Amino acid sequence: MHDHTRILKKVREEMPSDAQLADLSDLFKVFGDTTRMKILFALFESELCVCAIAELIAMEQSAVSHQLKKLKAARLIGSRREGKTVIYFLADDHVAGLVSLGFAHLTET
Amino acid sequence: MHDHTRILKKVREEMPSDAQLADLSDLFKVFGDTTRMKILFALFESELCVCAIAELIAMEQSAVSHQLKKLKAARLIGSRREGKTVIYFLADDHVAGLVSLGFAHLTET
DNA sequence: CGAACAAATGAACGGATATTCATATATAAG
DNA sequence: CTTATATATGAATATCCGTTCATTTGTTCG
Repeated sequence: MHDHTRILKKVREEMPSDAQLADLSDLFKVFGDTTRMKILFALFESELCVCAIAELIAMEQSAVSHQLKKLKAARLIGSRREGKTVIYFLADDHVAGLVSLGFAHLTET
Repeated sequence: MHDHTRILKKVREEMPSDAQLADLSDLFKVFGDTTRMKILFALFESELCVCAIAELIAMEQSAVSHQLKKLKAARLIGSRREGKTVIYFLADDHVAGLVSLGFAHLTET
């Protein structure tokens, strides 16, 4: 193996910490699932209760709740209770920004 | 379960196809791994050969090659051969854009 | 309080995936 | 052609993760 110490010195200096890298990949991991992506696109249009999401994506309420929990843990969505139902909604504009950037990458030569 | 047909009508109209949703989540899945994230950050600084990357992130050459293949399949990186070595580099600006947007989301209240 | 509905939770199962090991391919040099 | 170095690849393994099922919690209404 030839020598790379000079090149790698600069690279190492700019490398984020392991914790930051883990946080970042954990965030993207949340986007890396079709069910969660469907939920996000649904919430782009309107805030929705759990059972409406379940009906929309034709999936069990339990599965939806599990995924909503992950989306919320990543602070991509928020929720409020209204009587018996819980309404979920997008947390901020980063979500739409990331998704549309992802789309832009796909629709390229 | 109460009725959601009115709300869901509009949501359904704007929902991307299953294929698009799968492509999009597959793209984000590639970002959702610490090893690949490390490789991307390394390539932000400089194009690098496989063995330099392996040394940098202290991981076997084989593991690095496997991950490089996935990054390339997602068109996030490109490569060229130079003699015995193969040099990898970032494909375009979407990568940096997505990563910095991800970072922006993390560094918020 | 008890029944009915909505949502959350935990355990378990099955499928996906990252790493390792062994090996194959590619290139350069002697 | 043989050896050495760099990279790629396939199979096997171990871990992670999404869904399901069963149950629990929270809320409203009678």
